[in-house]
Amino acid sequence: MSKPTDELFKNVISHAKEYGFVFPSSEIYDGLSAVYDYGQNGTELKNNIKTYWWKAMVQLNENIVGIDSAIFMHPKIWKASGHVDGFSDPMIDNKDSKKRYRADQLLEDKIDRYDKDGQTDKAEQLQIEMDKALKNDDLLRLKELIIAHEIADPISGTRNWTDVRQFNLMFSTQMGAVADDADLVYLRPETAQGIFVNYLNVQKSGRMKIPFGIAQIGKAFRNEVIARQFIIRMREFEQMEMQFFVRPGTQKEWFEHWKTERLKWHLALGTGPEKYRYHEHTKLAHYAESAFDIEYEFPFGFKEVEGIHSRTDFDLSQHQKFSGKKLQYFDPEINQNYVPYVIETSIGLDRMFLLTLINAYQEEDLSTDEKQDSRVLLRLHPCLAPVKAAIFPLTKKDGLPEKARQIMDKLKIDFNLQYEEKDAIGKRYRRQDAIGTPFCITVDHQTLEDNTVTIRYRDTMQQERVPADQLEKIIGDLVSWKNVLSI
RNA sequence: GCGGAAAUAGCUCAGCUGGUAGAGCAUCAGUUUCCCAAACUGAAGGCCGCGGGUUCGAAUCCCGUUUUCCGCUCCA
Repeated sequence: MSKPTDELFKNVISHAKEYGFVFPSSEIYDGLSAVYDYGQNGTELKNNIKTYWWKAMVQLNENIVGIDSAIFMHPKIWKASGHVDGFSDPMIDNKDSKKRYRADQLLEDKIDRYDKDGQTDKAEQLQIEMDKALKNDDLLRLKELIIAHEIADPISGTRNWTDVRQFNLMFSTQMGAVADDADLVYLRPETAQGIFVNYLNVQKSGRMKIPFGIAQIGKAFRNEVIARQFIIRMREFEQMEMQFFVRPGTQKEWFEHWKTERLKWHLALGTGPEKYRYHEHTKLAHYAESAFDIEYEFPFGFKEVEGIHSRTDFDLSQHQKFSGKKLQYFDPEINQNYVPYVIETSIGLDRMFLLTLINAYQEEDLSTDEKQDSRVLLRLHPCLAPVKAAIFPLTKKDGLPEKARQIMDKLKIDFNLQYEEKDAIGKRYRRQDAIGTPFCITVDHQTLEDNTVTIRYRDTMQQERVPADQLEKIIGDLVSWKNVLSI
């Protein structure tokens, strides 16, 4: 625990790779920037986190249902949502000050200055030229204009500019055989819009009454300018989102409701509350009325894990406008039609995964006076552990493996288990510690006599002898979702 | 995208001023012990990130490139 934090983070990344949690994508081809793959244990852990969220949101709330919308969506959706216009700015960097500017804003500033200096001709002409270049997406021309009009960086005062580049956060591709502008589709940069455009479908087919929510887990894609810090910011990532539709005027109380509910969900896993905090946005996004982040203290500082946003009726209204379809709700209680307001909870699955891994990772010193000893373990909540239990025959002979297999075969229908007979028993325990297996079951000679086994607990390293018949119940209780969902 | 650093076995790293790759742990096969790792025997594993250059000869020097990390920047 006293280790320097960046060393801890490094160790977690190494551990994640060594034990099959996370691999760099396309590694044998040198990797692909900011893209990662989940390995055999990582996938199990990630699936368990998804299950925990899905149960907490969809299964336990009668007024929340889940959907799975397509990654490809009608291009107009991103116009309506504001993603297309908000993210196609021509940017230029000054090489000396290392500052980045919007090329069109630099030119606008220059036009203003021309105007002030009474050079209205020049101002007008530049305005026309700029508009033309912007309209044609002529980035080269924009740079020419900046050079020709001798625009200098206000900070460094130099005119040492890079080329003008278009920064569009959305990945695009062509749909259909003909590469035509009309066939341009985007990979969704957020899953939320898939919920908004299905709002009416779900409301009608599910006979949902406001307030109600729609949940979704799915991939989203953002062409980040720079993506770093392992899986904190990836170009392809997974979100777990819920949009909660409420009557206008009640959004404040629902916002508070979900703010507390969501933090409870995090804390139920046993993470220390001091590791979490709320962070209020002061600079709000175009759609938001108010926004809070739930932040977790990573080794490199507090980072957003989940956002709770009050999105007003912005999205539904926009889609109503762009699609021409009414997206309203008739509220029989007040006898009124309205576009619902929306409270969004949006959690980054990959960040949640990393949080879980970092929080669980522990290097423990077990040294005694006689012997130096230590172990690395993942103190994962049993509900989330990739492998629920491991089964070991104490030795490879005397029929112990056969007996262990028998027990294993019965249990593996309900639980993800591992069987191991290689190496000394202590070594096998330690191997399971490293992937966070909460329980190890050992079959020994006594098992053959009275059908009891020992169960060894990861966190305490204590053992207990129990009848083999009861294993299903014992493990079942320990890994039950009740342990986190009924808090 | 800019600046800095790095890249050698699955992991952590060594490899001096250029002379055809090494350790510990991990892995695999076997032996021994049997309830908490590092015991014994053996094995496997590396285009020294990739490409080019200098040289009789490059992991080592130079250039480019990719990836990662740290700052700045970006994150609707």
